Amino acid sequence: MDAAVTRRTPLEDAWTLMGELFWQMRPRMVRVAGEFGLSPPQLFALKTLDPDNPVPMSALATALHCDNSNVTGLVDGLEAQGLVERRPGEHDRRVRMLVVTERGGAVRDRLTAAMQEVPPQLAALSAADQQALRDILRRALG
Amino acid sequence: MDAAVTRRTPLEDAWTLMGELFWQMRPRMVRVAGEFGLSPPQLFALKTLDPDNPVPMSALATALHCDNSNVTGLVDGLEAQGLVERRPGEHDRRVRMLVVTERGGAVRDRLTAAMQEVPPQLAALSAADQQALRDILRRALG
DNA sequence: GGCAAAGGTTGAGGTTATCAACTGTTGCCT
DNA sequence: AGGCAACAGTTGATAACCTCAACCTTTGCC
Repeated sequence: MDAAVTRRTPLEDAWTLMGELFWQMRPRMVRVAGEFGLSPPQLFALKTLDPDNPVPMSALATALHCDNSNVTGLVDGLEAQGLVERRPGEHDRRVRMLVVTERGGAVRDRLTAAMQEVPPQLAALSAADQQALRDILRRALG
Repeated sequence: MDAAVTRRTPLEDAWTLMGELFWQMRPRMVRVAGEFGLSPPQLFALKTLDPDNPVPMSALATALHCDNSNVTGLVDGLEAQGLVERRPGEHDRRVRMLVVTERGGAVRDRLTAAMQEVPPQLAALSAADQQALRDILRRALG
């Protein structure tokens, strides 16, 4: 039984713990999406879009790490709910710029706030730990 | 433009950063699963199972936060590849215990190792930060 | 003008997920 | 003992996501 236990570095431990934390939060994400009448992928799509910066659909596709044809359906859903608009590109008539509507922006704000809500385990940390955690992650992700 | 910027606590910042980190790692998960001939859900299912502790299918369902009928298909796939076996329960003939085969255990080990691989941004942290990160997360998740 | 390449859409095919309905089994309860 | 509600798992219907290949339009280059 010893063979299965490989020595783990502190960082591997940390990474695994973060994985567990996200796994526990997964159902909450699904619930939040449902509360806004969105599927999880639609939620991520809307969250990724920037109301102040319309982008072509292909940009959303790369941001979501998925195929162009996939965002077509995703945007169809968002557009059907009046959260996003397809606007023809100005210089290039091939592209369709994704514009977040006013209502879409409002939903996106509430959405972002809901997703930002911290899991209780982290909230139980001391103030010093909370700050240290942020500082370390900032150093890592810039 | 001020209205959209809500003040964020250090912890919310940290949580958001962790989210970005996981988002960036998502494609890697998909790739890893593919390398083992598994779909992501199958990967998580196999990873969740304990070779030393057979559990009924319903236990896997609750662990995966999904419906019983869903794991039926997942286990079908794993069983077709000889990674998992359905064994009749001893005391209760309704239940089917999920037993990880020898080959399944081997795959699971390699799988776990691959998923444990740390994202480069975290690996770039100082040794002190790495250890502090683990300590804080341990305090949070016990 | 011709043509390769890019942006999006469509359609086919495969997978995941849920729900409702169903079978078989168990255990309680009178 | 018999009856019956509850549980474990499967099946079927349905919907959504995702990818790939094929296609149309537009673009930019030669």
